[in-house]
Amino acid sequence: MTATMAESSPIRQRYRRIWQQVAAIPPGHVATYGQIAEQAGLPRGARLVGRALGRAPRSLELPWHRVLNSQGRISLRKGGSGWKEQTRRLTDEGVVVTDGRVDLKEHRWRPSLDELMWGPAGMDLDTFGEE
DNA sequence: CGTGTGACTGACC
DNA sequence: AGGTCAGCCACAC
Repeated sequence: MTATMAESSPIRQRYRRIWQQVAAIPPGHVATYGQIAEQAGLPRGARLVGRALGRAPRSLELPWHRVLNSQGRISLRKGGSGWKEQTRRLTDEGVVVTDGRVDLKEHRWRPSLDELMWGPAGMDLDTFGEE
C-alpha cells in the first residue's frame, strides 16, 4: 500500500512527465529547464526539472546533458566533473559548446505540435512507469 | 513547523 | 556583459 502510494504520488507523476520530455530531446539539440517544465505541463517548474534530473534512475539513460539554463549555459558547477561530462557529451553529438555555453538560436529543440501531443514516434512511454 | 538551499527565471540596474 | 533580487517548489534539517 505504502509503496504503491509513493509510486503514484503527485510529485512522482511530475517527475515522470519531466523525464519523458527530456527523453524526447533529439540528439544534436538542446532544451532549457523552463522549456521542459512547460512541455511537461508544469509552468514555472524549472527548478523541479533540475531536481527530477538528479533523481532520475540511471536505467532510464536520459540525455540529461541536453538540458541547459535559459541562457544556454551549463548549470552544473563550472569546471567540475559534471560540467566537463556535459560539455563532452554535447560536443560528441555535434553541439558547439564554448566555455560551457551553447547558442540556443542554433541548437534549441523546437518540438512540432504532434511531438508535444503524442511524443516522438516510437518512444516507449512504459519505460517511465504506469500512467 | 520555520528556514535554508538549489541542475531556475525574468525583471532591473 | 555582469550582479542582485524576488518568486518558484521540493526537500533536508
